[in-house]
Amino acid sequence: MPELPEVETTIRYLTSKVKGKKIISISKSQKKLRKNLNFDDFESISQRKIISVERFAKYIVIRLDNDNYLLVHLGMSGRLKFYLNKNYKKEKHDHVVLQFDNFKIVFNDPRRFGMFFRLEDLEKVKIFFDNYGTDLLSNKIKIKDIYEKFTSKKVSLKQALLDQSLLVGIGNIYANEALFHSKLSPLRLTSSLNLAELTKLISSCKFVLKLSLKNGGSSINDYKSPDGTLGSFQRLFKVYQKKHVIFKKKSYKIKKIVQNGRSTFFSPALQK
DNA sequence: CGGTAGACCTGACCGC
DNA sequence: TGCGGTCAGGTCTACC
Repeated sequence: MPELPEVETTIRYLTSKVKGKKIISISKSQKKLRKNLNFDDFESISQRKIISVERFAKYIVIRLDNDNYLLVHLGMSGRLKFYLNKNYKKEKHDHVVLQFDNFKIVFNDPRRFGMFFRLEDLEKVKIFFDNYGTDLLSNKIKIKDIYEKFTSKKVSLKQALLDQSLLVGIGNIYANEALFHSKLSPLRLTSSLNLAELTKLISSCKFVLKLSLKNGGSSINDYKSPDGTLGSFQRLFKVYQKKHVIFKKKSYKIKKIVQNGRSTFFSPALQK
């Protein structure tokens, strides 16, 4: 589910609800997540105020007033949901509940690929994100550095876009959409790109991410922002799960292949 | 070291 | 109605 636009959408909403608010108590389910809070974490979290909610890679990073951090990753099916106390009734797959004064933030995740854990200071956070690449929504993208990283690898462009140590924020849907927008083939090798092509690819990534953000992310099956609002970017998909694409008033066939276990959709005629 | 299958899970959907 | 197969937005690991 959630790629960068969905994570950003969640964060923007969350910030408006929890910034400056105090966590009264925490509870968690017994079910195993990729990473889950320990009971020892509870005392470092409860009675703490939330200073900020920010994004690092596809993680939601919540800073507390004792410089502890809560890291949340939505995995494939995770959501953070907002409930006024009186509206909450426990649902299947609710795994973590943060209790505030008159509302709750609930981490719900059917497939449990998500993560919810604590890091005890900023240093730990920095170390955790040490290996991540350039954030595509950052204003300080250095094309030359990325070009070096790309050309020193010999993997398909599709795989490279999913590799968060190269570029941060693209997932399977947006990889397909960005490659189509750039008219580059997902099968091309990173080592074959020239600087102009990489520049085009990155600007296409930024374009699809920003467009999606503007539309509140994509709602496929189950993604919703914490208040239940649906995103609408899925209506703008050009190739993902499509059979044909219209380009300059002509229709082109979309081919579906599998690369590294993930579905790739592209137009062999238009993407070279 | 680099690269690639497989693992981790539940649920929705499709064909029989 | 039920059952089996396939597929899904993302990382990790184990192994060559």
